[in-house]
This record gives sequence, C-alpha cells and structure tokens, in this order.
Amino acid sequence: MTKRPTILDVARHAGVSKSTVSLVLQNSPSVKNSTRIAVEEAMAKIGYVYNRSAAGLRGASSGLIGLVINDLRNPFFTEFAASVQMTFAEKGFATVVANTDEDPTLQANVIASMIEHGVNAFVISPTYANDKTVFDRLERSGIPTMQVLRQVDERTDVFPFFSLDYQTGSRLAARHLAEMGCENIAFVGGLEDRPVTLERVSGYDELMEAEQRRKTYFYGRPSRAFGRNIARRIAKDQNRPDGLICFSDLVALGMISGFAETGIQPGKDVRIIGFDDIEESSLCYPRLSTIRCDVSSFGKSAADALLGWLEKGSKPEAVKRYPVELIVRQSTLQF
Amino acid sequence: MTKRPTILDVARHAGVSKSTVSLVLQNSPSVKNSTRIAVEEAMAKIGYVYNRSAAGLRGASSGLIGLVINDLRNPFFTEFAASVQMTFAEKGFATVVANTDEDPTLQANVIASMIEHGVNAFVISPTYANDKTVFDRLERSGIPTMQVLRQVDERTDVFPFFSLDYQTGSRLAARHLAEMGCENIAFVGGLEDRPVTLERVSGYDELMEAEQRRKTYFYGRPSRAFGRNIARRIAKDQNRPDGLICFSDLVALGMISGFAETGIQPGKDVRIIGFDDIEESSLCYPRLSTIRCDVSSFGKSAADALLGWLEKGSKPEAVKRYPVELIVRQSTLQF
DNA sequence: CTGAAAGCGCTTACAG
DNA sequence: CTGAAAGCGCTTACAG
Repeated sequence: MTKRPTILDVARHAGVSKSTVSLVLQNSPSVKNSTRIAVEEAMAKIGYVYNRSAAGLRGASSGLIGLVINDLRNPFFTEFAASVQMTFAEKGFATVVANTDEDPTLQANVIASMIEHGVNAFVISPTYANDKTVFDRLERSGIPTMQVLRQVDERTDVFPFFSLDYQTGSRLAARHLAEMGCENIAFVGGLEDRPVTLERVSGYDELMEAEQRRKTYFYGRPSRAFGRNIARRIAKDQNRPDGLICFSDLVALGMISGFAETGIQPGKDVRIIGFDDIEESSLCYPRLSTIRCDVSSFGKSAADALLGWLEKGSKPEAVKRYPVELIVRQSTLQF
Repeated sequence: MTKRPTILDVARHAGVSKSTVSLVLQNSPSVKNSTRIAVEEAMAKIGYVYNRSAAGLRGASSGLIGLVINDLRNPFFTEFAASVQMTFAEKGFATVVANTDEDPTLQANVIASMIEHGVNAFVISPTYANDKTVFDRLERSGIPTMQVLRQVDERTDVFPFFSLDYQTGSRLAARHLAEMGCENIAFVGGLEDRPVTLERVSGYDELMEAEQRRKTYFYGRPSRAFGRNIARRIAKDQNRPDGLICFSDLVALGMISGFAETGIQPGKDVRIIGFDDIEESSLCYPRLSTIRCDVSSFGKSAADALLGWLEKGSKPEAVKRYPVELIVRQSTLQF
C-alpha cells in the first residue's frame, strides 16, 4: 500500500512547480495550454487523486451540500431528494443526505455533523418540532440554507422557503368536483393543524365557504391504510359524501381499494380526487384524477436556486410556490 | 462574520494546551475528567465547531461513507438506502449518496468524486454496465467496498456481495402455487438475462423442471405498467396460466389492476404471487401473496457488516444472502 | 496527565 | 505564465 501521490509528485513528473499543478486543478486561465496538458497527463500517469480535505483546510469549497429529509421512505420526498441530488451532481457537488424520520433530535445531530463536514449549503425539509435552536445554529454558521416543502422557521428572509402551491391545488380540486355536480364534498386525510394539511385544505375551505356548502373533514395519517379504513367506514353510510378530495394520492388509492371491497365504484357511485400525481395514479383502476405536483422538476428548481445562491450570491426570494395542475381522469368522471 | 474558533481558542479559554483539546476531541482516556469538562465547557461557550478537513488532512477518518444506488426512485432501493443511511448515522458516519440512474458514466463520476472527498467506505448497488475500470479504481484506492443487491464484479473476495436469497424465494412461490393446484404456472416480469431476473426465475425453473411442468415467461420491465399490460393481454386468452409468479410486487399490483379492468378476479379466477412485500401489498384488494424481502433489516445488516469491516477490520464474507419468506394472502387463495 | 513541535496536502498572495 | 514561501486547523509522536 504505497502512499497516495500529492501535487508535489505530479509537479515532479510534469517538470513544473507545485503551484502550477494547483493552478491547473483550479482551472485557472493563467496556465499555458501545453503546460496544463502536461500536468494532466502526469496526474493520469501516477494516479493522482485530489485531496479535498487539504484544499478545504486552505479555504476551498468542500463541494458538499447537505440534504436533510424528514421522511426518506415516502416516495414524494424520495423523488424530491433524487432530483435535488442529481442536479447537484451535475454541477460537481456531492450530496450528504440524512433521513431524520421526523425526529428533531436526530435532525439536530445530523445537521451538526454536516456542519463539521463543512457542507457549503443546506436543503432541509424539516421535522415539525419547534426546535428553534437548530435554525439558530444554522444562522450563526452562515451556511446558505433553504427550507423546502415545510415551513418551520418563520425567518424566510434568512432561510428561503420553497414549496408547491397547495392552496390553488385544493381549490382546483374542489371546483372540479362542484362542476361535476357533487353535492356533498369532503376532505379526507392529513393530520389536523399541520401546516401542509392547512394548506391543502385551505382552497377547499375557500370554495366551500364561497358557495355556502357544508364542509366535512376526515383527518388522519395520509396513508393508504387510512384511506382504505375511511372508505370501508363510510361505505355503509347512506348520507356519505359524493365527492372526496384526498390529502394525497396514497389516501385516494387506499379509498379506491377500500371501496372496491365494498362494491362501490369510484367514478360512478362516488367521485374521488387525489393530490400529488404519483406514477401509480395513472395506472390504477379506475385511473385517479388528481392535482399534479411535479416534485421532480420542483426539486430541480429548488436545487438550481440554491446553486445560484452559492455560486453567484443571488439569494433566492423569501417564499416561492411552484404551480400545480388539475389532472382529470376516470375517478371523477362518469365512465 | 468573525472567524470560526479553532482548538487554539478553545485551549486558551480552557487554560490548557491545544494538544489537550485535541485529546478531548478524540475521547482519549488519558485526559483527566475535570480537564475534559473544562475543555468541553470552553468549546460550548465559544461555539467551537470541529473542522474535519483539518483532521482529515492529518490522517483522521473522514467519517464519510459513500452510498451509490442505481435507482433511487424505486421504493425498493429507497427503503434500502434509508435503512443503510440511518445505521451509519447512529455510529456517527455521514452518508454521501448518489443516484446513478443506471448510467455507468454517472456512476464513475460520482464514485470518483466520493473518493476525492475521502469516504471511508462504499456501499454500491451498481449499474449493470460492464465497467470494470470503476471497480479497478476502487480496488487500487484500497477503500472497503461492498456490492449489494446486484453482483456486477466477480471479485467478491475484494468486493463482498450481499443480497437476498431470491432463488429460494422463487422456489417457495412456485411450490405454493403448485400446492394450491395450479396447472399452468408462468413467470411475469423482469428483464431477460439480468442477474436479478435469473435469480428470481431460478427457483421457479428448478421446481418446474423437477415436476416436469411447462415453463412460461413473460419478460419485461418490472413495472406496474408492464404488469397491467400483460394482464390485459392474457385476459382474453382461454389457455392463460392459472398461476402467476411476478418478478416484483409492482408487476403483481399492475396485473391485479389490469385484471380488475377485464373482470377477472385474482384469487378466484387466477392466482397471483408477488415478490418484495412492499407496504401496499398488504393493503390492496385482494391482498397480495408475496415473497417478503425485508429490505430494511437487510440494509441494516449490510451496513453493520461494513461498519465491522471499517472499525474492527473484520472483512465480511465474500457472498452472503439473507433469507426471504413466503407470505400467503388472498391473491393465491380461494376467498 | 499535559506541552512544544512537526507536518498532513493543499491554496494564496507575492515575486519574477 | 511559473516558482518559493507561508499557513489553513488539526493529529501525532515525543518529552516531561
């Protein structure tokens, strides 16, 4: 196991000084092209590997970005994380990722660890715990930090908040069901009082109030299991809603499967619309109408905004919401 | 923006030398407890943050582990990745993650980048391209590297390979269908000639040959869409199989939804069994029988094995397969 | 148990 | 366009 070569070895092989090698590494324009090529050949020949620890010590960027996600097993967040990571990779940044599993203590730990590693920036989809100290520490660290998908800290001037326009989404869903002739529209899923739930309910509330309709909520974990349970519960109810806006596609898919067990046909006997537009929604039977949240391109946009901040110093706007889109499929149509 | 404090500042505040501070940082047992406490208080007071770049330069471990995944959007791999990352985090290791999206060039790039960052070890679920150079480079780097879920490089003595016992799984599935009285059992999904497909087919092949039954394959991308299409295609066929072993739950779920559209009831008109046991499989209707691959605890085991290699020098065995389990639910029963 | 000194591999002015 | 020199913040023997 021979010692790994340094710029000094490269310099010797290329017949230049070690500063010149460093300049080549920085892609400095002040190096003659022939010299650059000679140096690069020397690096290839002796198997030189850039040592970022050394560079970092001298003040260079670590090339590391921290990505902290509250629930990495949830496909919605996974899609986001994958998109962000790949956007960073394109620009040469490596992503240090951590799943906090909604645990604020774990979140504090992983963020502390990432700061030690010298990450250049943070993208955080935070836990809902009211843990100000972690954001305080981030502020003191001076590391550019974006909160995404969940606004937990109100200092959006410090920690820009990017998300999707859920309010418009739920208004579109409610209006669509109303236009399809639904009399009794309910909202299903989402934990009460959570910011995301409030947002995804608000457009529904708005329309119901404007049209003086009765509002009905079935709150709960936005899971497939919850959707199925609610569907089975209300299946027997004569006065059950004839229009259902679900917190997420997962809830809606659970409802479809729950209704299937009880002989109720979505699209015919009841209209259901989801939220997110995950892949399965266009493949299930009946096809699920939904509010499309293009997480993948949202992730790319958020990552690009952060890179702009990092590389050009252009701080993103304090709050930004990306548009969502109504997708009409079988589950809200007579088919 | 005042300069960030160093161990020298801590030393001054605590009234000790900087070596002592360093020793405290290493958790060295040769520091008096009262001294340790004084140092820790000083660190807290002046907001000291450990600089890993500096430590790394001097030879300390980077505390970084690279996790390279061929398809991070696939829930199967996501579950694995989340589990691995959290196991590492428990031991204080940060995880640098990258999705290669089955692109060998991208894979080579992200691995090179991670080596520059000085990762202490690699967990790689590789792309299928025959890119030996990347593994050659890994071998030269001397960084402990495990291949998981897909064996691409045959040097398992160098790169231990951990996966799940798919062969037994598919044998269990085939035997179960045979015992349930199926006459004509087919295998659906999976790209032909891929190692994973070969493994997931092998147990089926074995049993079919042992019992001199006819083998039927419907190869294709292991997606929901593919499952649905095959279901709709064979729905009309009078001689269609009465037992279906699917490459993955996704394929099986697609088939269930495809059959639903054509009025065929899984469990009654045809028996279907999946592979993986994703969450949805216990919630869909009818409930899906499947071969459970506990990816989450597999991830934890693989991560633990790597940590043992890293911390105790105990190299994992060359090839290890974790057991899978037959889960019988409605889709293979008369219900 | 603690201190003084050397050095890890880079980058960054500064000369030339 | 290139070279010599200082120094980033740690760790690691080595004394004491």
